[in-house]
Amino acid sequence: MSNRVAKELNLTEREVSYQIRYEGNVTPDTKIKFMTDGVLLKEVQKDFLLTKYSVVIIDEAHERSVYTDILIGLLSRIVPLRNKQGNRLKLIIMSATLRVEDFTENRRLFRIEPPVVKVDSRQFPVTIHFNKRTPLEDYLGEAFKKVCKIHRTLPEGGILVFVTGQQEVHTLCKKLRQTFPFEGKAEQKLKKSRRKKKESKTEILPKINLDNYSIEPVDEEAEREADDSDQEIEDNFMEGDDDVTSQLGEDLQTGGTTEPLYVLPLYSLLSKDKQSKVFDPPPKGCRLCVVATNVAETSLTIPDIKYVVDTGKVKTKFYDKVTGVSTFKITWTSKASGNQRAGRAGRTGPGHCYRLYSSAVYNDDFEKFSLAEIIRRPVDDLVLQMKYMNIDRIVNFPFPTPPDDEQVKAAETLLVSLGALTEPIKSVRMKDLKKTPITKITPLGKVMACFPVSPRYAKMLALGHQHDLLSYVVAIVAGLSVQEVFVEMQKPPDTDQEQDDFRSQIQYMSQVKKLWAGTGHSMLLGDLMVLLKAIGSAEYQGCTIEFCQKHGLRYKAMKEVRKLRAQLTNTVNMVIPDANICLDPKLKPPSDIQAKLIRQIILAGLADHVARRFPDPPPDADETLKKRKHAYQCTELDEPVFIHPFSVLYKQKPEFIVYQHIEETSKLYMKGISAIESEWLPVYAPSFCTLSKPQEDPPPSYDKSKDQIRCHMTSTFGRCCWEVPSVDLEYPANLDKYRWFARFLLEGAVVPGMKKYVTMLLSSPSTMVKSWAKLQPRTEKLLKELVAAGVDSKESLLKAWQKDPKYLLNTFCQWVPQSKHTEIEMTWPPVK
DNA sequence: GAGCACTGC
Repeated sequence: MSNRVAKELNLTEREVSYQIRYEGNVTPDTKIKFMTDGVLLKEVQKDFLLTKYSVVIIDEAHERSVYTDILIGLLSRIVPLRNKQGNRLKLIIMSATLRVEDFTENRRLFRIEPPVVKVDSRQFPVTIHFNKRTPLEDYLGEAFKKVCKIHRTLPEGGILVFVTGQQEVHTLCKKLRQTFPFEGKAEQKLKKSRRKKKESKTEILPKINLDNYSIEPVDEEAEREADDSDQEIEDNFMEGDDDVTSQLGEDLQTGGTTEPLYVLPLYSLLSKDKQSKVFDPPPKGCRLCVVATNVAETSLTIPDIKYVVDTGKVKTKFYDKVTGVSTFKITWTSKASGNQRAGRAGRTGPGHCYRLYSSAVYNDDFEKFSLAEIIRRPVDDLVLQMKYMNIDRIVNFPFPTPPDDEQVKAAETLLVSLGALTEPIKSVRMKDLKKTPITKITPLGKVMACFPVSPRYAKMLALGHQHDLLSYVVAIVAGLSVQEVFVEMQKPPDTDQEQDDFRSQIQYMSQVKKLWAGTGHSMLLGDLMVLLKAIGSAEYQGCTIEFCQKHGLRYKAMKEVRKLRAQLTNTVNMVIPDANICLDPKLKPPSDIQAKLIRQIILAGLADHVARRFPDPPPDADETLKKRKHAYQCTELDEPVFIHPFSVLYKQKPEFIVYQHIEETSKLYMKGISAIESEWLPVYAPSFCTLSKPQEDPPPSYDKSKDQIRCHMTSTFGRCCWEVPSVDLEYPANLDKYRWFARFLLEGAVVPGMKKYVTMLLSSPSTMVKSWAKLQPRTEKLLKELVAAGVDSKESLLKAWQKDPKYLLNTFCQWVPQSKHTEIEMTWPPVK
């Protein structure tokens, strides 16, 4: 875009520039900057009034992406602020006309209705054809029939078919290729045509089989005929013929054309080179037919499409607002998206769109628009970003479409548990009691907000600088943030050879994965270790296509991981002063100890994603117990969940694990598994633990290296109150902690200068922690003074002495005989 | 022993 505009304005790239996440060419001379919504959002965080700009244009606002929505909310406040300053900012929101009311009629957003400028689209007319009836189930079969019919009866022009997923894309491609074989016949024809060319040497080539096409546009009669033939086929199908394909194939081969069809798959996860085939002209004498998912609706535009076949279906990811469990469901699209799909037929000339559903279904069952993204996904990252901008009351923000309270609440709860937000402060004022309590960003939260990843991963990065682990954590987080690093789905095999190849590839992959996982702590890091090794070894080999293919890695994904690793490495170095890491293409695998520490960091980020294995049910168990075989219990869910079979820990089944997410397919499956130890829970997931009282045996102690009072405590974890064994922890902050500190101080464990008086103390230091200690004034006095100055560690004690060198002097004198008082006064404070 | 649409920091 920036290139093209620069050219048309006769300017250079220095003046018309662009900026996206990973790259840009902005210079000090830049006057017009093209950027993504996320980039502008980051700029608002740095300079709220966007003082660098005089005009902001938001394009594609109707797509309602989360960052665009938030930007519009922010800009609705920034524009008046700039006006007040006398430094005007113009805002132009560009949106497909249909949806403009979302912005213009929202009085919370724009107090005064903004003027609307309508611009007609430059589109060729597209004739819409609805099906008379809507197929109940087999929309794929219906799509197949429609493509056959178009190809058989209508003039030349590319066909674009919308289906919902890669499997469907491949299935339909295969069926179409079988029916209109391209190889063989097509090649013969091409040879023939070449021969003809040589023979006649005419300048005008006869178009292949032009006679087979009806040149007239389809009239209603033809349509009715076509529908009738549909009826016939469907009736036959209803009678119990399972294989509609073969029948259709016969029908078509005997009746109509066998003109080859050049069929291409298209979906986002497809490799770049396979995707870009759709942009090349099809071989001579062939009609192009692209079978695509939603990528072809907005992201990619295929040239020369004259016919669109729309199943009307989409596959969408859904989240459970409470549990966070995700599922994929196939539903009707929206009217807006249906029209967008139809529009794809009218880019180079008049076109036709065949909708495989009735107009009644379209009118009654289709929503006007697809739901805005912000109400369909967890918002924890957005809430953190907004709190970072000091927007504390999320509910008051002028969202074009506000996320619902449950989503926001879940996000705040998570962020509080991660330590990114303060515990909610309940207002004491009566009138505020009904309001939701405010949570504010913490210093940790501010660090986390700087990392462009999910808050859980940001927490891992914030902890990773300890023990030289940051390079590993960066690589793992980068890997986790990129979708589908491993090729786990295959297109259905076309031949026996392919089938065998797939099988051996899958076997080889699972061996490699096992090898990558290793043993010991490395193996217990589980799927994340496999990910780390995959990234490490791919980079070591220079991230070649060959290496990726051989090891079942998606090349595009690995490239993305590389870029994200670089970005995270930069950010980490900027945000964490002592980080100082570099992007090492030859990163060595972590040591056993490091792998253990990484597991602990992973737990700290996924404290709410812990699961525990159910005990194996006995042979005579009832149904509910039987369902728990190999199953896990997790904190948020009542139903049993399972380790996904792709996990390296699938067979291992460790007792305690953390998972990245749960997806519901045939079962509730956890993915991205690492094993943890239950003793770690109180340390790395403290907000989910309820601690017991400090145990008497073993007794509390003073840890010199940590300068902490330590004690043993048992605890329970989570909603289901799992018992966690006794572990050594810092003594909880309460009055008893001061008592124990006083005791260790008197025993000479804290400052060496007090050691020599231990034998002459008038009461035993242990009286400090006895319940009857109140009876003695000297214990009471010491305790009071420690509490008053907040002294419960050596560090705080030294500070208190810095302020007041006589601190505790009188009190301590009460513990030792009079004869020593002068000496003590002379050497106070007893630091050495 | 499974089965994932799409995009932005």
